[in-house]
Amino acid sequence: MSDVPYRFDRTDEAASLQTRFAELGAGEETGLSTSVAGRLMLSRPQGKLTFAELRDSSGAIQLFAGSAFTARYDEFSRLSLGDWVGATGEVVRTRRGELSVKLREWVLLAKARRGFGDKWRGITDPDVRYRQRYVDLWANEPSRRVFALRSRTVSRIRAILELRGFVEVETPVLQLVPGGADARPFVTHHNTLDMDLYLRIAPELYLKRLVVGGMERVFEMARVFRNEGLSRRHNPEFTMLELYQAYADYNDMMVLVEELVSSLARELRGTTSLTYGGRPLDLSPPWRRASLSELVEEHIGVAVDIDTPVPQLAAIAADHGVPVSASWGAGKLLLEIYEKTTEAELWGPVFVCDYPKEVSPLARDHRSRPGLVERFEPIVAGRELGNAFSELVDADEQRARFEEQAARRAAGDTEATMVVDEDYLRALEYGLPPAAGLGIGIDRLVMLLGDVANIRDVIAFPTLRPESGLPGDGAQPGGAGEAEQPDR
RNA sequence: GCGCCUCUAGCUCAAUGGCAGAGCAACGGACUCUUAAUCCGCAGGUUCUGGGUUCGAAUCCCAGGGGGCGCACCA
Repeated sequence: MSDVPYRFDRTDEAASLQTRFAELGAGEETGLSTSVAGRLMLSRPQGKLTFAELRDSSGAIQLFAGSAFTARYDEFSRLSLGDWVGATGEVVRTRRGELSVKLREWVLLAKARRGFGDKWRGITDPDVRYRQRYVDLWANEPSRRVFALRSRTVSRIRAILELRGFVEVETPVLQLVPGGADARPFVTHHNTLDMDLYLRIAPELYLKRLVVGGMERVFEMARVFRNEGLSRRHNPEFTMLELYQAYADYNDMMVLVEELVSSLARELRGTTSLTYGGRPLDLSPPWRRASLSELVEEHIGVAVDIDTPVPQLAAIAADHGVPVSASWGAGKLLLEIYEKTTEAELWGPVFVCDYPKEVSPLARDHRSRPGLVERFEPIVAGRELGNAFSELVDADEQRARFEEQAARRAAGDTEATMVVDEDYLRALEYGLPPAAGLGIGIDRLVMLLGDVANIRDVIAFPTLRPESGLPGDGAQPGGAGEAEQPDR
């Protein structure tokens, strides 16, 4: 049975003491008693005096112990780095000027039985940092900062959206028909119903069902799952903000993105003039708006458009080393040319507008440009931060788009992953008002705000290969085991 | 999935074909104002794993595993 207490009465956090007694002079005592708690980060026993740094989630404060005034002094001076301690004593500032708790009573709250890293250099091995985030968090201040930033980012987004009348909702993670994005889903199985279900790749189609139901402004912070490769910018599960606003179009979404992102920068970083990876980034609105074909033309010096004949587009693709498939129409060719030649060159912020209809099965036709849809992607710090469009509201048109995707899939186009969602079509038949929708990758947004290069640094427990030699390594989960899967 | 790089003490790193080392942490000791305290002492190894070459391998070669970066897929 453990001999550590069940609770501890803390009266103050380290940071609030630091603030409150900032003016206390060196060598002065306050006569005020305080109780603090946290983890011992450094300990400097020096004979009959010991100076230790206690860190809690707010900051750090020194514990000043002495054999003359501290209970169980010898034991205290032998504590290990990493031990959790509850400490009570008088708030003083030492002769050398460090605000301290002059330790009277203390209690061990948890023993750190495993060794700590180098107290100066910390833990830098990325493998340890990601697998044992608890180690990373106590050892590395930047890591603590990033997760605090993530929390504040999500919190501010909620506040901003709620202020604008958006309602937060939750929609199914387990879906019968995975939809709303071009991505391969994870498959799982429901035992009682004896059927496969998919982990959602996007909440989009359910959120729009809610708009059909009369919820005019909805949003969800949705964990989504995509069965794709891992990289510095991709984790198989990630968090997406999706929102839908009735009576709005994609122009309204551009304004919303500008305001949302720039105010987050202002509130969380104090300025809209950031740097990312050492390169300046000015987020103050308005952001440039340019059509996709216009941007491609800027970068390759050749005029292209959705009306450009397919053979000509294929030739341009070939000129730039863009591999193409014979089944592609002008829209897919145009998108591929953009992605391979132009996208990586953009730094932004810029709204890349008016995508080909062929590659946008859920977006509404452009009001004046046949073959295009009213869709944009905000490019910020050289990467796609999100995706938005005026929503396709017509049920018959949506059915045709779904069927075209399904046909391409049947024809062997592995990139067309969308299937016909009959229930969604039925919902549209009840009437979806004009609406615009927006998706923003929260992980990437936090990377942007925190000047972080790797998505694993903004996800507390990123997906990793199994570690060898630990429970779970090679073990099979219980149940029916590997059932036969029909080809998909 | 493919390519390149990488893996040495608890942590951070040396040792480039010839006795596996240092700093920090741990452990023992000294020290009544420290700030990565200082000083003395002591201990610490499947050099990721398995093969191979060699008189001799942390080092060279092959295979496997983890990680990083890039590509592909994608947001």
